[in-house]
Amino acid sequence: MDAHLQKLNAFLENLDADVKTALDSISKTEHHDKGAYLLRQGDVCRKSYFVAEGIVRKFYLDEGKEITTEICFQNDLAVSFNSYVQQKPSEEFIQAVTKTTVSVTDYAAFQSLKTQFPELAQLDLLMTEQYAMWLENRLFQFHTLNATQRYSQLMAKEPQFVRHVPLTHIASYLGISLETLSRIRAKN
Amino acid sequence: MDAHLQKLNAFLENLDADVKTALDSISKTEHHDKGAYLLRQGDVCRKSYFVAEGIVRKFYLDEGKEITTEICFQNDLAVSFNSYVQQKPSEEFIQAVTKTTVSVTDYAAFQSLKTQFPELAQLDLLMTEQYAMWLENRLFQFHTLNATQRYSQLMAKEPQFVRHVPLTHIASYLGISLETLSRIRAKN
DNA sequence: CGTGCACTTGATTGAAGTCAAGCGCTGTGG
DNA sequence: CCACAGCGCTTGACTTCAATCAAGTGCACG
Repeated sequence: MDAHLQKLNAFLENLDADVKTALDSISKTEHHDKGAYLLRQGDVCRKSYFVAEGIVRKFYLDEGKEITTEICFQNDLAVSFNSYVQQKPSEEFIQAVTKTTVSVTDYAAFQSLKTQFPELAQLDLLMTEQYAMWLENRLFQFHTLNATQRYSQLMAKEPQFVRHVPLTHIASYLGISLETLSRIRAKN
Repeated sequence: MDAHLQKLNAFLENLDADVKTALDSISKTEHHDKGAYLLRQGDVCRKSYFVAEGIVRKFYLDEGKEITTEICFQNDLAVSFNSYVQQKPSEEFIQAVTKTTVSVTDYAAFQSLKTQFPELAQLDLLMTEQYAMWLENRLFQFHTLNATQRYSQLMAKEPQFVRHVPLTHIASYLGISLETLSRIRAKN
């Protein structure tokens, strides 16, 4: 997992200057207030959001309840994956958890840039692989760990989550109720 | 989901003849008996297994118990994803559930072929995207459905699972105990 | 100062797990 | 050719983890 992320970062750093400037030319910086929506359910995700500063989360609604699927920090990429890939309406919302600065890249522009620069196609694959491995790992955790263990793992691996994100979001991200999470936290 | 799969299939069919023959040249057909292992935990997954006939499953061990992560039928691709992508030892086993015929493609050969044929790089991305969307969907189901609902969905969408795969594997694939699955089935 | 949000605590319920026993095939060796 | 061993599945009794419902606390901010 980490090895692949390092590979990805190394790949990013070693991109030719002209590729980087091309990427810059199709990206722009945006600022969003806490609570602002970068994407709403039903919209097509035509942009990718690279978090430069702040925290962003993805969630969907299940019987009126918000289920947080991912929490993105600095240097994470936030997209509604299946909406972005298929350019069809999103199930998910993307929302700023705090005041945030994101670097926004247009889907269509990126696709066409990929045909010019094969290394961007490689980058796309690397990022998608990374996301798939992250999903596999998350599924593994749901399959094998109980509520307490999932929380402990999160604390161990992503302590910044608990420090900066409301427990409501953490709970739904872990697939447990807010009350249970509160009780788990009380026992330590 | 389906739209993307169609795109993938169309893409496959429209591959140039020379690309197809190149692919063939790095693939070979294998036959495996029921119960045979195509990949064991600890081995590096250096091949992808395209199921031509029969059924194959992926599973890992959690405290000595087998957890089935995926069940592959005809035209599905079976790989231990993170082992294949990172070429590091696999957590998962890949096992023939029935007598099977698989088309086996070498990882390294495929990688080098991608540099010759950009459409294979595209194909790789499309397949990875497909897998990531499948994982997202599975995670979604674990997040929002109870045991009964998960089983019903599987029955609705993948009836061949229940017809051809032992319930033990179905149960662990759905993340429920064999006994609970049996009781769910009794109530219909 | 009070309204609302973030979180806690308590009581109760319910879904699904575990442990245990048993049934009915199938297939194989004596 | 029959017997019994083992696999795949079911059924029952009991337990447990976590959800839900319901109050209540404390703090932030307009």
